[in-house]
Amino acid sequence: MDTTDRNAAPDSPLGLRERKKAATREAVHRAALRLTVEHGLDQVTVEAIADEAGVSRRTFSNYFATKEDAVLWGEEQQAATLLRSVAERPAGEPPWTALRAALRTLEPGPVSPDRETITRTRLALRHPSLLGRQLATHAGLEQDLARVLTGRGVEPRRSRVLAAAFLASLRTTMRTWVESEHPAELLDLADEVLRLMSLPFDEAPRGDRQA
Amino acid sequence: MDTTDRNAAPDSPLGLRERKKAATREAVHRAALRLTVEHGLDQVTVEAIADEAGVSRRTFSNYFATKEDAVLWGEEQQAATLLRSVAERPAGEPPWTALRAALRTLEPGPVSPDRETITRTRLALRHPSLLGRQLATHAGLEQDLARVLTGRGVEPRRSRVLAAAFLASLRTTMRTWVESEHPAELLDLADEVLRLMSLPFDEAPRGDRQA
DNA sequence: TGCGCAGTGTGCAAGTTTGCACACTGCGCA
DNA sequence: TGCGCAGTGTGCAAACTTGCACACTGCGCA
Repeated sequence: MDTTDRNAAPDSPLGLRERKKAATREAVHRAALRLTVEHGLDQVTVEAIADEAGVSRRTFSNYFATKEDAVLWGEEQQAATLLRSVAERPAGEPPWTALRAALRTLEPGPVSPDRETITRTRLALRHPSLLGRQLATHAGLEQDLARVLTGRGVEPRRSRVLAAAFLASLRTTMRTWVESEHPAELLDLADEVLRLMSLPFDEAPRGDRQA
Repeated sequence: MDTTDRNAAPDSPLGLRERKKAATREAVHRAALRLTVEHGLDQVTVEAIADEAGVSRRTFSNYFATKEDAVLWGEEQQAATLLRSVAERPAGEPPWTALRAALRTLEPGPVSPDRETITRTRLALRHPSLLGRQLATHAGLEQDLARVLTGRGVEPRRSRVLAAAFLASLRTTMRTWVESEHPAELLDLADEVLRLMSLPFDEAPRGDRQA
């Protein structure tokens, strides 16, 4: 049906069926994001999103329960990807290093972490209903991250602290990014914030608290 | 799924389902044409066409019985469109005028009559199996055209002559076009050929034989 | 000649999308 | 207050696609 190429990379181990499902979900998500940015969440109907995505209203419901779900799907997607990436870091790697490294792997995901993440964040700041969900997702991710770190041998309480610090850094990064309209790479900015977070709080920024 | 827009024109009275079917058929046809041009008909497998079009091998078979069918579908499509256009010309219009006018309506069809028609024609000239089918389609069209003209009140034998002359003109046009690699508009060239066809054969090109 | 193999056509079950019907909600308005 | 109406969620049947199995053909090669 698609008139343009969606083949390109023959590297996918997934079957045609699964690739098309992913593409549909992705298309609906992008349509939701696009229309919400343009008209505001309340002015956008499920039907409009479905039309924009090229699917029926019924199919929209097959993928997402609500508009908010569709808009924020990338959020959960990124969370899941990040979680997986951390879990897949080499076993011996110190936790903070693993977290920073995992962040780098977000790039090639189905959702580009630059334009789209900032769009979602701005939408969340504008729409309370989105913000709540976004924070909830973040909170869930924090729990999961801590669990993963514990699974890697980190002491439980320390895992929670690290996960909290890491996500707090990301929120700080996003806040800075959104406010400054900075053209810098999001991931570079995040790296800098993470570095600052890892320094001793009461000393001049020279030592390294990590590991 | 498709990641690019295939909505654009909301003018379609067709439902989503039919539009997607048409898009799939179109995509398979284009894929077949593209690959055949690139590698030659014999080097192209049904599976490769299906992949290129983004559908399964089974789905290819749901739309076309053979590779040749897929490549030449535009041919039959154009024939059907032309036939419909002639039938829809105003009742009082003289037959030759109606034929010329109908030809003009081919443009907005799903198959652009320029780049794609010439491609098909060249392929047909290169592949005997395609040529046979193309000629068969043409022959069928000639019958149908004559029938339509008769339906418009033209005397049967005259209908057949007119249809034959018209299609002969089109073949001549295509031959000229293909050989000259002419940058002129295909339809303009066709018009000129049709004008020549309508002139008295044994006189200087001044009088007008039509109607 | 016979074997293996790529390509093809087709039946069938399972998965996906569509279209439609119906119920329900929230909101403006008489 | 009650009515109408747009938007939404969901069940269901029909339509479409996929994946797989199986049979068949044509071709190269031992």
